[in-house]
Order: sequence, then structure tokens, then C-alpha cells
Amino acid sequence: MARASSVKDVAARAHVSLGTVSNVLNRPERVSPATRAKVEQAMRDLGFVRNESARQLRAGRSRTLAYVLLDARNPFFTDVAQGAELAAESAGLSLFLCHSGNRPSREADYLAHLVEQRVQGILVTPVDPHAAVLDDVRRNGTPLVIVDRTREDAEFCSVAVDDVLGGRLAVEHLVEAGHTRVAFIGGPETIGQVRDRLAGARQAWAAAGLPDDQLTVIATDALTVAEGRSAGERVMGIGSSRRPTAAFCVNDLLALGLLQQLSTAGLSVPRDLAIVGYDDIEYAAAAAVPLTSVRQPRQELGRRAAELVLDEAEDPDHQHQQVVFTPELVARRSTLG
Amino acid sequence: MARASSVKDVAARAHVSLGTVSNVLNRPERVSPATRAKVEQAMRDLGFVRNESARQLRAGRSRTLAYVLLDARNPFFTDVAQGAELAAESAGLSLFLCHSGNRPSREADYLAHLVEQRVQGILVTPVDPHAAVLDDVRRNGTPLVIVDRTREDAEFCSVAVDDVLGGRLAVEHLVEAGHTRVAFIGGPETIGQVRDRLAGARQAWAAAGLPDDQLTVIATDALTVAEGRSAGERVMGIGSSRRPTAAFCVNDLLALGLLQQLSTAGLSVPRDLAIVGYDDIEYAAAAAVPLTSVRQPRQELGRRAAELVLDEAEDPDHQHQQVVFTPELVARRSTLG
DNA sequence: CCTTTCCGTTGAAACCTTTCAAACGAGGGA
DNA sequence: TCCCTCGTTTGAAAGGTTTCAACGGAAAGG
Repeated sequence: MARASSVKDVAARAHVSLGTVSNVLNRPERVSPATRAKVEQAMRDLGFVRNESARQLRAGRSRTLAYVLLDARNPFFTDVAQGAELAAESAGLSLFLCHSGNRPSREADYLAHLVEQRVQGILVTPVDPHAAVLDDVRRNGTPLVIVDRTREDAEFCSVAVDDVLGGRLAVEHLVEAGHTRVAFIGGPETIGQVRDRLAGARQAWAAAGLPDDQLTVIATDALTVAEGRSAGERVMGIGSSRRPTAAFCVNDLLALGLLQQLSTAGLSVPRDLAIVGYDDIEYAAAAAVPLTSVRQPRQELGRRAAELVLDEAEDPDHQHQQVVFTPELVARRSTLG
Repeated sequence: MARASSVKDVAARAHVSLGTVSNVLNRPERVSPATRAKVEQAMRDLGFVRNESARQLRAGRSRTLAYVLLDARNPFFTDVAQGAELAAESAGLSLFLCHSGNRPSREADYLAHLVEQRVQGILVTPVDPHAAVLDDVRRNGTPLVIVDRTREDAEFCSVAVDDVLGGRLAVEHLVEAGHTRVAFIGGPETIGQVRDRLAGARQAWAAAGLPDDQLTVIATDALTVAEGRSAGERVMGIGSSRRPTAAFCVNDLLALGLLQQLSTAGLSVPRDLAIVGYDDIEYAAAAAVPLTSVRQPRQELGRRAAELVLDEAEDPDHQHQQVVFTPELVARRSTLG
């Protein structure tokens, strides 16, 4: 493969100066049609491709955004990514996705690489929103927005969804349906979302005047289908006089596992146990018994995050904002007889 | 925000030449410990970050791979991505994911951008493996490997899975279980995978000596859960004397939709209808009735693709290879009483 | 016929890093 | 004391693009 051709080669071939080639690329209206045609022909002949590194070096900034996400296999994040992509596209930028897989070291590697690349901005759902790596990015001047997590200090823009409200909506829905013994399934509590949704659940429970000890917390080690199955076994192990009649799962994967475990055991949803999930992933509606779930405006989350990061990149007196979206309950058969 | 500092700034602050700073970065063993310490301190003081664009410009190549995928929400592709990521990581590279969302224009934009960035290599699951954009990339000298699709000409490396075999495995499994009326659910046939899996299904059917007209093709417009539900309605509409006793769905999403439709209608799986899916996505095992499915070595696919693209990038007399992996049937309750 | 204006084009400088031949200085041997 | 060697440091060049002040020429106006 011959060395890729440069503007200089194009200029030589078109018998013009290299400044003119650059003008064809960047300000075509300034170039006479005849010259432009000549240059464009030369580009085609040589298969010229702009060298983005050089362009970036000169311009000082790139034409990309990046989203560093926790888990590409979780539909929640890919939906957020899609929203971000739409916003990026309309700003004429490309969006690269980076998968940290929940590993802080990988996250740090990606962030460092992105900063070195001088991307226009970074969206990140961090493993730990307080990790110092985020501050390092800030110090290097790359705009960064935290997605689906929050930090108390106002050092960064962030977009998140009100998880306390989400928890409240879920439990209010169950209370309205007449349930008086409910299980909260989720964990570990180190995850902010788990804490917040539980807090919301408790608020709703208390507001309904129901006794504390009738809201049972079933702790899980992760938010996965397998953990949902195991939680299902534990629920079924509870003596029937004290067994909850409904469960609120902190995400849909848990809920799907729970549902599977129950139907394996021959129990019926919602008759024997009503279920509310969280996230409203595509597979929630596609489950054997379509799941009631708390929906978050995922695309919107991504779109807004991208807008904020662009604002931070372009507006010299940008103010950091903490955007909080409102979740919404989608009722389906898993709670409606 | 002050302008980001450069090697020159670091050099000035450490009272050394800029060549020395570069040596600290790239060949630390050549620099005396005292000088190195001084330079490193200056870097910390200034918050110096390498400018990757300049580095790349000089070096002529970047330290990234990219995978342009069709649909980030399909777990199949994210698993492939994960495999590719592992390979990239052990080669010291970063992997960026680009989501084409099945849109040729977006795919073309991403490819163009990646070529301009002079990435080391591109993996792509193209909307259309024969599209000219792929040849353009080749012409510009960027290594490119086609993932999960094939092209007859040997212009590119590719990695794929033997879909004919997969189709055969699925139907052989059903035949062994004694089914003599089977539905093939999938479409449109413009998708190579659909054609191949159907071909495999027919092979197995013929090999078992079963009559052609007992393998019913139920065509769908897409490979989605919704289409699976609609296919379910059509299956149930068939008079019971002629109704198939088993269905082979061209992917798991269809199978999940079908399963949901049947259980809504009060039919039982596998008693009333056995189901085989394809892809073995996480949610296949998590379904109310765990799905029998044809598993593809997804991670392996990504890993191998990344290795091939690196070989193409590094080995001057690289030979294009068409790698074909073997699928495997995973039997679960949806076909086992 | 000369001057002004304007459009199109030019060439050099700048962006930041890496590389490499050359310079440097200290220490050891003659 | 001088020379050589070896390990360290230096400075300039290169890589491809963009920008911008300056230039040339032609048309328009006097």
C-alpha cells in the first residue's frame, strides 16, 4: 500500500498551491468553479483522505464525543447512547462508545485515552461518581457530563432520573392495588440507585400508613437475572401467612429472574405475586407475563447529556447543571389481574 | 481554561530541552534518574497530557480499533464487541464502538471518520456486505474485517458462523424429538442469515425424509419481538389438523415474541408448540420457559476478528481469510417436555 | 491610459510530538 | 596533560492541515 496522499500531493497534481486545496476543503465558495473541479478531480484520482490527526492538531479540537458506559449489554445504557447519538449527529459530531464493563481500571484507561485524543466532550456513567479520575479529566479541560449518577458537589454537569420518586411510584401503584405485604428486592446498597429507590418505596409505604415490618427487604448481590431467580426462591420460602403478595424489583433483570423462578415453581403472576420492575427494558414488555415497570426517559437522558457537554465545550461562561428527569410507571399484566 | 500545556512548556519548567521530555515519555531508561524526576515533577505541576493527535501525526498510526455494529441493543453484537475488546486490550489498543443503527448513511459516515482518523483497523458488521463503502476503506489502506457477514470475493477477511449448519442443527433437534410438522419463522429473505438458516432447515428436513409441505415458512418483516407475536397469531390461526407442533425461529427475539403470544393465549410450551430460537441471548435462558436456542461463539467471533485486523495491519504479506465458526445447539425446556 | 477595487490564489507560519544525528561533559587510561 | 569513551542531553527536521497576510491580475471607473 503506497503512502496515503496528502494535500501537497493533491496540489501538485492539480497544479495549484496547497492553500487552494485547503480552501476547496474548507471554504469551497471562495474557490473558482474551474479550480475547484480540477482539485476535486485530483482528489479522486489520488484517493485523498483528510488526515484527521493533522486537522485536529491544527484546529485544537476534534469532531467527536464519547460515551463511556458501564455495560453495553444493558439495554438501558444503549438507549441512553442512542439519545446522545442523535444529539451528536445534529451537531455534526460522531459519537464513540467505550465499554468500561464496570471495571475502574478500564474506565480510567478510556478516559485517559479520550483526553489525550482531545475529544470535544465526554459523557460517562462512572463506576464510582466520586473517583478521582473524573476530576483529572476536568483538570485537563475536557468537558465531562455524568450520566445517570450524581455528585453532591457542583463540579460537573449531570443528568439523572429521580430514583426516589421512581421507588415511590412503584410502591404507590402496589398500595393502590390493595397490597399490604410487599417485598423490595435489590442490592447491594452500595449502588446509589438501590438506596434511592428503597427510600422512595419506604416513603410511599409510610405515606399509606402501612406498618414498617410489612415491607420486607430481600437483598441481592447484583442486579442480574440469576439473582432474581435466587430472590424468587427466598420469597417462596416465606411462610404463606407472612409471604408478600407483591414484589418491587430494583431493575427489570431481577424481575425477569423472579418471574421465571415463580413460573417454574407453578405459581402465577400476578395472582400469587404481583411484580413491578424498573427500567422498562424491551424484554420487560416481551416477558411471558408483560411486566409493569418504571420507565426512565433514557433517550432523553442521553440527548440532554450530549447537549450539556456541547454547551460546556462552546460556551465560555457555562454553568454546571444538575438535570433530574421524572420517571413514569407503565402498568402491565404483572400487576393487573 | 488555560491552553493545555505542551512538551515545550514542560521542558521550560524543568529546564531541559524538549527532546529530553520526549525521552522521558518514550524511552525513560535513557534519561538519568535525576533529570527524569525533574521532568516528571514538571509534568505533574502543569497537568501535562500528551496530545494524541500530534503523536499520531508523527507516528502515522493510532492506537485504536473500532467496531461499527448494526445494533447496540442486540446482545449478539455487544458480546462480539466484548470479545474484540479483550483482543484489543491485550494488544494495548482501545476499542471504540460505533452504532450504525442499520442505516447505511450512518455507517458510511462512521467509516469515513474512522479512515480519516487513521485508526489501526476497523471491524464492521455492514448493513450490506457488498456496499461500495467497504471497498473505499480498503482503497485507503485501512485494514477492515467483516464480522458476521461474508462476501464471496476474497477481498476482505471475514469471520462468520455457519448459518446453514445452525439451521440444520435446530431442525435435526426437532426431528429427533419426533416432530413431523414444523414452522420456520423468519424474514425478510434479503437477510443472508435468514436464507442460510432456512436452507439448513430444509437440508435437515429432507435428510429425515419428511415431505416438503410439512415445513411451513412463516415470513416476518423483521427479526423483532413484535413480529414474533404476530407470527404467533398466524401459527394459532392454522387449523389444528395442519398446525405445526414445533417452530424454529430465526432469532431469539422472534422466539420470545412467539412464546409471549402463546402464553397469552393460554397455550403451553412445549406441549402445544415446541420452540427453537437462535443466538442464545441472555434473555433466552431467562424466559418464562427457558428457550432452546442455537448458540454462536460470539466472543470468539469478536476476538478472532480483532486478531485478523491486527494481522492485516502489521504483517506486510497478510493473506485474507474467511473464518467460519461452528454453532451449537443448547437444549432447554422449550423443546424438552 | 492610469488608478482603484475586488476576487482568486499563494506561501509561510503554526499546531505538538517524535526521532536521530550531533554535541556535550565527565571520567578513565595512556 | 591529552585523548577516548560512554552515557546523557540537545536542536532541528518532519509529519499534514489550517489560517492569514499578502500578492497578482482583471475589470471597472476616472
